[in-house]
Amino acid sequence: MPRRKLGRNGKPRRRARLSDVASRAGVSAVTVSRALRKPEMVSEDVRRRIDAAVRELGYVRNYLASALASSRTHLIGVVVPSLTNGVFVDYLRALHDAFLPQGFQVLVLNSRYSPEEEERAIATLLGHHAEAMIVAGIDQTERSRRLLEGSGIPVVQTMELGDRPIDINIGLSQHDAGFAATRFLLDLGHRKIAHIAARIDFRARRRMEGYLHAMAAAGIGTENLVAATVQQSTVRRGAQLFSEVLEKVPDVEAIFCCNDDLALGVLFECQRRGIRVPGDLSIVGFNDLEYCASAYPALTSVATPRYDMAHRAAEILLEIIRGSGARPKQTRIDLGFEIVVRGSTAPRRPEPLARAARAKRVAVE
Amino acid sequence: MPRRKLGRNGKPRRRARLSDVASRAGVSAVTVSRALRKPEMVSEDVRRRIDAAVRELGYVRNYLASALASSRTHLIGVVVPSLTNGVFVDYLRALHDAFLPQGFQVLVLNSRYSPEEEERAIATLLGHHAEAMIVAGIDQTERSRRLLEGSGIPVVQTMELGDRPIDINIGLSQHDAGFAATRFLLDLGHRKIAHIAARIDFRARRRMEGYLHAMAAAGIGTENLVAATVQQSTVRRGAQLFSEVLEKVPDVEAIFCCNDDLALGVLFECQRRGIRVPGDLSIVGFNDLEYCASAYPALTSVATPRYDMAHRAAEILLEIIRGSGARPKQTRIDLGFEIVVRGSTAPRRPEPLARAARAKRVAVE
DNA sequence: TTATAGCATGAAAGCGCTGTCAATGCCGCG
DNA sequence: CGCGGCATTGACAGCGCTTTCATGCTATAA
Repeated sequence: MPRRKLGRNGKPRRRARLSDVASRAGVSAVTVSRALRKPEMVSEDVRRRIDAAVRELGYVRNYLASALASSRTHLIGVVVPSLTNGVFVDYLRALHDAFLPQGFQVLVLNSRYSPEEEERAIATLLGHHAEAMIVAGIDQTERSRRLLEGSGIPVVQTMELGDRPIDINIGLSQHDAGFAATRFLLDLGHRKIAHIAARIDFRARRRMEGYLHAMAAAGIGTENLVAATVQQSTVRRGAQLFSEVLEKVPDVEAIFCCNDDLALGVLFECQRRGIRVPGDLSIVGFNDLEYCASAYPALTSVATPRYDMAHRAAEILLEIIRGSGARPKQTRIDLGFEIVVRGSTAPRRPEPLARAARAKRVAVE
Repeated sequence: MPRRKLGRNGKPRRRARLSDVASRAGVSAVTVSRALRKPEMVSEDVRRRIDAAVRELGYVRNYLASALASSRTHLIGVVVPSLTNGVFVDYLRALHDAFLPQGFQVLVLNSRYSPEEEERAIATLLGHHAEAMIVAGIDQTERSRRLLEGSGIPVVQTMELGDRPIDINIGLSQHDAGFAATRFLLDLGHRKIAHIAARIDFRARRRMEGYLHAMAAAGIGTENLVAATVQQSTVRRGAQLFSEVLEKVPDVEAIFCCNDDLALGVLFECQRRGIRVPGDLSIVGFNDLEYCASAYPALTSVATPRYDMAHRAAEILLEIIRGSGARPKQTRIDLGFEIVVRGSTAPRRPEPLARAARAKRVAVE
């Protein structure tokens, strides 16, 4: 027996339901239901009366009951590892752009980069009977995989490409992107190329592997050139990690940052220490967030197709949900990446000037 | 009749339900339901059998049916105007921190600064029978207000304080914050203080009013000192708006930015043009996002208690939902703000040096 | 042994909606 | 005048779960 809810004023109150609207409008409940879902199926007159009753009673449809009865929830389940990360802003925007106009709600849960939380989030979304799922990355736990596979709904894994997709997989090779960024700096003539990373999740790790492979392929050791932390990635952390590298390798020539926040931190730290960018140090970020183009100097970054990725996922899912349920012909889509070259990178200078400057230590405020 | 769902392999499939688990475990459905919700109410032996059956069948509880039957959804409805905005990152984190451990799910919908979308979002969340609502700001549409008031659930309006709260209101005076930021610059001796704003929502508008009042109170005209746009707020936009101001008022001494992104854009534009900060221009941002402290020079900003605000809201709501439903004694809470002074602001210099530098125009690539 | 809790379990009803199918009324046409 | 067909509306069952109340069982006391 549902407990009687009490209103703000303490009087027992009850939400209006379909039958309340029905009796007020002088029709049956089914007709109200129809009027709300397919207005063209009821007569002009009845529709007007129902609309009025709905307004007067402040009726709000009970999606729970509706979903239970129709086994259609119009819910799309989305799990992202972070809301902080600028990357997911475009990603979520794309999903909203694609799903909302089609009458679907996008339900976003945050796993905070924890596979266990992701598992819980997936279970929750399936429990709410999402009609499709979009998860970030390819590193779900075994139970997560089982749940998704057993759910019978279409699933898209994004951000990264894997060998063993659960269902549909749209992304790019994080390893190759890290490799290419490093290769780009190598091609500029740099040798002492550092890498910094924070909150090392699976994708960051693979970018780092790309860096390591590129360096190894070029025959360059990376000792002392890598600084990483599991802590959250912030602008401040970028400055800190870069400082760590400088401590050990004062003559570092270039740096590939795991993401743009870190790159921005490095840029600020350079300004603080009087290290010229790109004169003394070339900086490459990752993701190409909005501010990269506006920084001074503008930051070179690896652009990832995060809007397209999500939009493509949405299109495919809509096709499956609304179409006959036919599987798409292609279930593994590589969207690639692009290095956007800007002012923060330049060819290695034969005779580095003012290298001494970087020894100068300026207090951070 | 629910359509038969087809599995990936094309075979008809059906999700396991309570009764499936029950028959597999050799008990009744009620017992399974109890075992899942209050394990201590069933015997050790039965619990084990049920757990096994759940695992074998990959059973996931149907929250829809569960919520419908119990009229408890454990859902907290949250509407924010933006996910892009760094402000809401801390805000949402606070909500998750508070609600998740208590067994509640936080359902976040984005209104994209549109009152109409907010209205839709509120209706959606109420339709899903959220047990409490948290909305940003005090400028809901009339229908939104009616829906919330008629819902019978506790509602918190955050971010800003109003005269006519729907229910509970936790925030700060945006007007006063804008006033104080401007007053701060005035006290440093500046007169030509500009203000830039983007995506002018209600709160940004009131910050601007605070600025205008402070300037008027100081007897300073603001003609040509304000640049604003309804477009989205970005770092680039900050640079653009600042450039507009410079065009008309080359000898501007200080600038109060509607948010930190714009402030960062101004800082970069200054670097680009060779305008010294704070030597030639003092900059004040708003919100005190993480990067403010790490920029060079570090940005002075108005810190808003966004984590506390949300956390406080969550505490109060949990009290109401789980406690007897008693209303809190205080329903209007002012959390204030704080000006965090850093390197981007300095007293006005008697004889401005190198003022000419700002005329120098450097292409933004 | 019988009465009396007290615990573990089950049966039945119903949460608010929608799918299905039947019923009704109205029109035009033969 | 009667019939088929269309448009509109309603009755009924049931989605999968929880709540309530009833029941059987064991342990303890009389």
